[in-house]
Amino acid sequence: MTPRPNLTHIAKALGVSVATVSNALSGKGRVSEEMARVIRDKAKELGYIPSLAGRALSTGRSHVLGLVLADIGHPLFPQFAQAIEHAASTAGYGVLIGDSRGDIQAQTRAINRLVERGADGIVVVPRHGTRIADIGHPIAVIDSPSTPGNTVSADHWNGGAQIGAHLSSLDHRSIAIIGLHPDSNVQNDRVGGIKSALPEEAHVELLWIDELEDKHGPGCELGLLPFVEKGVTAFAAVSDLHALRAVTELQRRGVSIPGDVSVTGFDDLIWAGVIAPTLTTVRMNMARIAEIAVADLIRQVEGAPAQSDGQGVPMQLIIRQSSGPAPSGPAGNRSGGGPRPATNKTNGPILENTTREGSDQTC
Amino acid sequence: MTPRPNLTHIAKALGVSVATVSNALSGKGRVSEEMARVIRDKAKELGYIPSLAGRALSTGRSHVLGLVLADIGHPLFPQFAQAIEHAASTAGYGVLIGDSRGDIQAQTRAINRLVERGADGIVVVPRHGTRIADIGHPIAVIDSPSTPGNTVSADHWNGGAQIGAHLSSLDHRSIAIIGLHPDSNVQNDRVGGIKSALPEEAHVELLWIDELEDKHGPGCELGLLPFVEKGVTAFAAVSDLHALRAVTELQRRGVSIPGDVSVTGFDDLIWAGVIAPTLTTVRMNMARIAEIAVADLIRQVEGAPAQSDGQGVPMQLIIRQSSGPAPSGPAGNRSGGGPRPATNKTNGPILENTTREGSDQTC
DNA sequence: CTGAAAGCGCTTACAG
DNA sequence: CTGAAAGCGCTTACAG
Repeated sequence: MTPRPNLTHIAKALGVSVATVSNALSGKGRVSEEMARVIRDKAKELGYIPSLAGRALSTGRSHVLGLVLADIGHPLFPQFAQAIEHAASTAGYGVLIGDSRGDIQAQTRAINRLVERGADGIVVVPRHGTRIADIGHPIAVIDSPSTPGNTVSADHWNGGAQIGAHLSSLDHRSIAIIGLHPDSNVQNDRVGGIKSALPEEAHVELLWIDELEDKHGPGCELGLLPFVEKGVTAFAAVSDLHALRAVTELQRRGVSIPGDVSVTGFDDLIWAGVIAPTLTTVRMNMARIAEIAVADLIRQVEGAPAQSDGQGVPMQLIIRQSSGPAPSGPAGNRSGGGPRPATNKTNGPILENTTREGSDQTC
Repeated sequence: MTPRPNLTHIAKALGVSVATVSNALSGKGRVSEEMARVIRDKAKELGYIPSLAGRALSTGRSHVLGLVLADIGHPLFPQFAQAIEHAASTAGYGVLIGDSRGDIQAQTRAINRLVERGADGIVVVPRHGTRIADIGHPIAVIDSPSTPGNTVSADHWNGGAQIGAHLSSLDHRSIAIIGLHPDSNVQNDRVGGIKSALPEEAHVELLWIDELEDKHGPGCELGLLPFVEKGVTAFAAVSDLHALRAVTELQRRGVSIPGDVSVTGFDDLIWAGVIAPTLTTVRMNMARIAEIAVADLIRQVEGAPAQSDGQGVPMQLIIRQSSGPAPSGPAGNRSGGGPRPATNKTNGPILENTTREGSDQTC
């Protein structure tokens, strides 16, 4: 097969210099318009594709960005990767991935590896509680606005507030919030946001899964039923993953969602729209966040200082069935405010529920 | 800051030629051992990091591989990305990601973009039913052994057979298999495998979600209850995502898992171990598949022809709670083989089930 | 065993 | 407006 055409081929074919070809193709405007068009045509005709390696070597820019996540296995990774890839590729950059497999030490190593590979800048989605050291290289951190010195983030607090407001508008007055661990700024923001939008008189409980698992072992039951008995009518998880755990555990115990209690999540992960009932959640504007991160990185690559102005990109509430209709009445009106009566549950015997009538599904 | 040291710096510092430094560092052995060690020490001392751009330009190899998935948003992407990244980075390669956002046309474009970016080879996980055109560039396809000419794949049929055997050993004799669409080799292999390991007399139904959704709209209920009534005791989904849909839909309808019916999935996606009950599933050996794909790619990069010998990497069955204990008896023994009696269900009234006793959870 | 030289494909002052 | 030349950092025949 014929070798990939390069600037020299074009130059020879046209009897001009490579410098002129280069200038014409890069559109720097030091070439007459007619010459430029002839060169462009020829380039197209030959199927010219610039060699990034050559360009990189002479400019010192690889036009590649690195994407490092604490854990590539995280279910949110696809959303990040897709958004960053799109933003980068729109800006003419490629995306190299790095994985630290959840290991904090490895996070820094992963970043360095990508830098050594020639990435012009790195987008980092750090592990909770991690500070990213200055590596003397353009970097954009996606985290929480509560993290000092970071570049971009969703407004997790406000996202939480949207959940809180939604739950509150549905007259929920006794809510359990489910988080993973308390040392995550993102999670704390979400929790804080939820609380902030709940009425003063609301009763709120906080559940950290990590603490439960430390005590009872990984994968243990969350023990949500007692909360229901104590009158909790809504579970607000700070991640769809935990919401899913709550939904299945509750359903399994015979609690109907949203009949008996509501469940909400965070992040609009893939299954949020697939499970029954579909999950009410709140979604980051990944596209926007990625754009800001990539733009900031490119700005830095071009010599400008890092900015921190992309903080607090609004999140979007997605209301689905799991947060369903309002409770039968505000907590204050309930008989004694005691445990929710078991008779509230709506799931009858299996065989009596065979028709799809009354189903709130799409079909 | 001081500029990144290069070969010339080392050479000057030692009063030798760059060629010697290069040879010493690349260990090609044309340098005396003592000289080599002196050079290596100096390189380390100066913190020398080879410029990939320079190397790429002179060798024509970027030491970067591209990873293209039909849809980066797919929940399996993290597993692929992690495995490929690890295999590639172990082999000294970086991984550039490409996304075709589910669009078939874009798949080819994504591949080409990565090639233009200088990727030495591409790993493709194609969309079902897609054939990857020869792009005159090293490529490794991860698909199903049923796909002609591909490079690596898990033995989906055998994975299915493991599920079938497991279900069969649990005395299930009436099984519904849930797939997405019939035009996927991977899914058909899985379905075929499941069937193959079921006893002759077993009753098997096949459910394609795409067909259901075409009829009833996206996100519609699968309508699993009628199957339960007809005596189906196990649902085998070809993906955990569909299994999850089945689990929640069944639970919501008051069907107990695994008390009343068993549910199994495929792929061991993140939530398989998190939901209640945890999901029995079968997992690809991603690490092995990635190794084979990457090794084959590197072999091709070095001039060898593509191989297709990595087909049928064994899958691993992961037994969890959802496939639970055996049915009360083989289908043939049931009263009339009619609908399963509603009294089989085990979820009592909420408030009677407050202790954790009898819980089959880890804690 | 070691070195001088050419070359990978591009960009960028610098002359003309 | 156009071109000759140098240089980015490396590798690789080819001499010595």
